[in-house]
Amino acid sequence: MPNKADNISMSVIKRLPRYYRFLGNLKKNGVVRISSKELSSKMGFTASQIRQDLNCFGGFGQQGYGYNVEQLYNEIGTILGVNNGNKAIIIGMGNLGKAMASHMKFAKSGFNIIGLFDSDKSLMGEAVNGMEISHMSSLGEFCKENSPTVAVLCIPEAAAEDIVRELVSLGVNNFWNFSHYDVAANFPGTVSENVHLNDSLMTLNYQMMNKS
Amino acid sequence: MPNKADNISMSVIKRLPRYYRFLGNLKKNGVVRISSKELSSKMGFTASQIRQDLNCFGGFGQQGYGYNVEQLYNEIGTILGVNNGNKAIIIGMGNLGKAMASHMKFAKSGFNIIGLFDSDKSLMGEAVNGMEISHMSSLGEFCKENSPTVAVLCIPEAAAEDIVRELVSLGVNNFWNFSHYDVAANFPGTVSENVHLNDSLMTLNYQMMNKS
DNA sequence: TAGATTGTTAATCGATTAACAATC
DNA sequence: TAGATTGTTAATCGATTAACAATC
Repeated sequence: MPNKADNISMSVIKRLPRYYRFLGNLKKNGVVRISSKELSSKMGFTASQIRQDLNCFGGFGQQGYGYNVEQLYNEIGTILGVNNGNKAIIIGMGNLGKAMASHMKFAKSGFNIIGLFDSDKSLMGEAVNGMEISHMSSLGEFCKENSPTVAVLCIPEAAAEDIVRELVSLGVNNFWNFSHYDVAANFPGTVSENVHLNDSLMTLNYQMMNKS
Repeated sequence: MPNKADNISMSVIKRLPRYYRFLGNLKKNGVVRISSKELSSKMGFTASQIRQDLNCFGGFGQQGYGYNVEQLYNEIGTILGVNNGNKAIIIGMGNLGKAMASHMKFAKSGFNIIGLFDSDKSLMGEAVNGMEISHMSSLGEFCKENSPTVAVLCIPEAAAEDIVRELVSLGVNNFWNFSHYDVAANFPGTVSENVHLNDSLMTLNYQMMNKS
């Protein structure tokens, strides 16, 4: 339920986590109020853009004063759903899946990891971060009992189509996708956020070759 | 040395790895030629955008025919530097660092991992993907001998400033940065590509809350 | 009140899309 | 040659920045 417009552009939404992070730091440092101008110099966005962005969601500031740091932090947190505790499972417990299970602070972003799955039987019983890895064959039963809504896909592209189809049929419609498989294009109605690490690396390489 | 313009926008550059990937698949499937229109329907970009993008770098196509898949694949590969073999080291061998060292196909994107470093002495001697983890105290000597140009930062934000300063003083000026530390802002002249996994997760959460 | 800073409208800039002449 | 499709210019669309009236 966005406050004002229903159609907030992705450009704005992608900046929200950054605002949230900076405001969290300010709050931690005991800063009580901040103006768009001060935020601007700290974050490298223009003051104008900051006011525009925030106003997509509501008038959080006060003329002549600026923004209350804690209030704004909480508002953005709510917009991003950081307290939603979405039930999530990780599919594919290779190195990447393990890194995600043990390294990522999912809770900070509003997710709760409730299950780890892999098709490799030799991984069964192994625990990562205090949670046992389950076999893919138990996925159906698990979903019926626990109703996860999100899957973190740490699987190769070739395996993705079948797995996503199964997940969707089990009511899992949201994906944090590390594979190159294009979930959104093949399963309309699902939501997915893609992380293409190799693409990011190639972009770095390009920048290295073409730095002024 | 870009062929035509010197100032290619980031929007274009970020699409290049995707072109590269699709063309690689086409090539693998034995497709010899493709028109911007066909590519358009496969990739979800407009044909117009595809022609615009490619023309930033040169006239790779042929009127009335389209593009030669293999030639275009190679051209984009060269633009992205996929054969550069940049010497890279990973700093921070926690779960994320280990996942990167073992899971990522760096070579595919033009990078060669030549060293793994951590400040935790209990990790010394441990090997990941056939390469031993070294202690941070040996970083200086290592860099003098091997001249890496890129560092993959799998370290917490708090440790980043000191480590980046050391790396820069040792001639490492390019960073694939998984921490929230803002390298570019604090070390002008360096190149960095940031991967903010938590930001990506929060964006997923937003999309889940606001799907039409 | 005077000063500061927002919320919001208008102007600018850049990126995407459409159109078409050039040409294989 | 006729048909197809590029390379490129022009038109449109969207996002960012500037300006300022509203107001705390």
